[in-house]
Amino acid sequence: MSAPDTFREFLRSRDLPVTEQRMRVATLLFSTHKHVSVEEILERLQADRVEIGKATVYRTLDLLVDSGLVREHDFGEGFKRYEYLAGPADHEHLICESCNKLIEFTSVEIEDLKRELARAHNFQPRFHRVEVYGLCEDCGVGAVEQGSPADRLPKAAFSRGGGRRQT
Amino acid sequence: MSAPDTFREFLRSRDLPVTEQRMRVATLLFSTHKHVSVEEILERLQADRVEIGKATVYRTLDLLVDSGLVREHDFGEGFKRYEYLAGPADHEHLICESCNKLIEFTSVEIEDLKRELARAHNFQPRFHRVEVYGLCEDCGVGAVEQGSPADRLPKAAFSRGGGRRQT
DNA sequence: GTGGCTGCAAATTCTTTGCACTATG
DNA sequence: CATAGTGCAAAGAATTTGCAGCCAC
Repeated sequence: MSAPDTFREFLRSRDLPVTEQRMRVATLLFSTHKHVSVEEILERLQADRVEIGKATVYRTLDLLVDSGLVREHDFGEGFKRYEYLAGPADHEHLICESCNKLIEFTSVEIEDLKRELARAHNFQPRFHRVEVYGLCEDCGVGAVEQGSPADRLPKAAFSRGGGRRQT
Repeated sequence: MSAPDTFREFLRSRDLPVTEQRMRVATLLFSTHKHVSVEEILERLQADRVEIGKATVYRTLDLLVDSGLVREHDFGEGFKRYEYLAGPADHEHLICESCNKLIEFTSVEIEDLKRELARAHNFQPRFHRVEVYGLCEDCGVGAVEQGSPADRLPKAAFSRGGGRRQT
């Protein structure tokens, strides 16, 4: 079943109306695997001449997260980002604390772990979030040897988290 | 080395003064493995007659997170919680979407995974966060058979995230 | 037709910032 | 003693809420 259909079915299962705005936010997310912010969703939809308000975007995102089709993330920017999850065994994130680059990876271990948890704690997993923070290959200590050191950050053992709130 | 000492060393490595307030916030966190909010930190310190302002708590928490001794969490309450991390291979969280219970677990798989990532992506992990959302044994579908069903939530296939903001 | 949704703007809440004063090294 | 930290209160920002009109069912 396609993602929009799954969302429609979710809404029906809750006796909630399938509205134009809800489907617009949903299909926008389903059409990309990027991590989009509320502001970006609003801009893109309004660029497409869709009449929609910020409150509706927030309200729809709550529903999408509840449906399990979308995952919420806080990458420390001061606002949340949302991303479409194609399946339960989707990707995870590596976040570089120096340049804020995002690397995605998949891991079978995580699914094994969830099975194991279900058994050991009698827990029914619905979705998860795995985030690893550290230094990417361009910013790590090994990087200096193969590039010009000057264009990089100090890469101290304790590097400042970078990019926290744009003010 | 004790946690307070590690924090002192961290401050010195950055040429930052070791102040009374900073050490108070730090030792409060080090003395418990609970997930505390800024408000709670403030209340507990002020109950102990410590003169400290909210801004200083926020500023100190940033330092503690940077030092790697403390981890920040967003459990969807509308504010952040902070927790002391005794070692790099610390615990992870299961979060029940129905009753908001928090279950902690440890996993060797996670450490294996981090090693594997370091190799595959040339990434230097510093800390991580693993959160699994779902239904705990008291709220899951199997629970009905062994307890009085009336005191529990509807446990629909799609349960509402519960406890999002207290307003 | 009706109950729930929508958009707008105001309200709320967490977090950050500016500044005069104080304390650390 | 100089530099950086602190507390307070005000500012800043993301998210939520109230309500009149509108739309899915």
